[in-house]
Amino acid sequence: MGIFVKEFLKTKGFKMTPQRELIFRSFFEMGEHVSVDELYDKVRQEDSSVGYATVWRNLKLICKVGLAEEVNIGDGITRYDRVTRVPHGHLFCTSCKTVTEITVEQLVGLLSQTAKTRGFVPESFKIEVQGVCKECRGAAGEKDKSGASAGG
Amino acid sequence: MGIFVKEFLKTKGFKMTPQRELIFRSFFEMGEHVSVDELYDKVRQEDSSVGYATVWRNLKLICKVGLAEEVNIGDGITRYDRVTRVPHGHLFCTSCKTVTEITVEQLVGLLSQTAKTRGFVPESFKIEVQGVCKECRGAAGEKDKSGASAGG
DNA sequence: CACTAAATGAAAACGATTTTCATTTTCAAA
DNA sequence: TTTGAAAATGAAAATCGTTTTCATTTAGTG
Ligand SMILES: [Mn+2]
Ligand SMILES: [Mn+2]
Ligand SMILES: [Zn+2]
Ligand SMILES: [Zn+2]
Repeated sequence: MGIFVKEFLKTKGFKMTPQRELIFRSFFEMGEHVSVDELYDKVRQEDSSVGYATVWRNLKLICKVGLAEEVNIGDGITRYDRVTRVPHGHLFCTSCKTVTEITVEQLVGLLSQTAKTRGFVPESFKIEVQGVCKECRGAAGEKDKSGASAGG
Repeated sequence: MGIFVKEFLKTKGFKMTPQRELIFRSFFEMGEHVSVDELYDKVRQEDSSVGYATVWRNLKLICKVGLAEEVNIGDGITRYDRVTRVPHGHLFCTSCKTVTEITVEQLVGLLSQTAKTRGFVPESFKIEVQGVCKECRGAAGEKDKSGASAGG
């Protein structure tokens, strides 16, 4: 992905720097839902002279060129998620804070319909479910088998 | 809604105060997607002695007791949306910042299926579409009929 | 090499949110 | 009605993720 990103950015009018290359590479190595701080830490493992602002600015750049999107899981920290070929949604476990990705192709189709009906041109979708994951349900079940306040 | 809220809160162990009543009433009079500042302004029109922290704390309380949810439209300001009987989604116009509500009952059904397949128990849903609304499309068309960079 | 625009790093600024704390108020029990 | 503990309030300050500033360095072009 090295040379590709460089050429890609050049066509968009951005310069390539060692810091930028490191930051881009680190970001895509980290997988999903990366925060600035996490990326900063990772980057500094390879080059401890890179500044926080630079990491932040390049994360914004990654979004600007369409390679990532901001994700908010409700903890006040913006995370950055690589843009996947097909859109995906998220299951947020409110207990263990785990984020699971789900496919949403059918959903997006329906949403696009709804949007178009209103003359609205969709650009991106955010489909998220808050709830309790399998593991946490099991754990909670140990001490809350009564099932009292389970219903919505 | 006056006495109802009072009794409702009492059962939850909260006390009623004039400020609280005013804040709750104002919130539900304001409709959708209310920010702290907007609610603060509205409240102060009736009682200019109410503090910002009180408005903020009560907005959180409204959420805690399940009458509202936080909504983030991407401008860095948390907004609060009354919880509707049936879940609804949003169309966010990135141009004029307008938020339009859409019904998502079918979507939620599908999402619940997906979640259950993974042993995930859904509690709430966030379904949002970013894009350009009908009005803004028309306006943009006036000065950008070339259609150059329209595609994604 | 020389030049210009872009990028960087450290620090400060920003601003929405949250907490602190002294004081006031609610509400249930006496 | 009086009383006291717990909760709520208001002003101010603290917090903290985000963003900007600015002096300096660097990339890319010719
Ligand atoms: Mn994701
Ligand atoms: Mn809404
Ligand atoms: Zn979990
Ligand atoms: Zn619009």
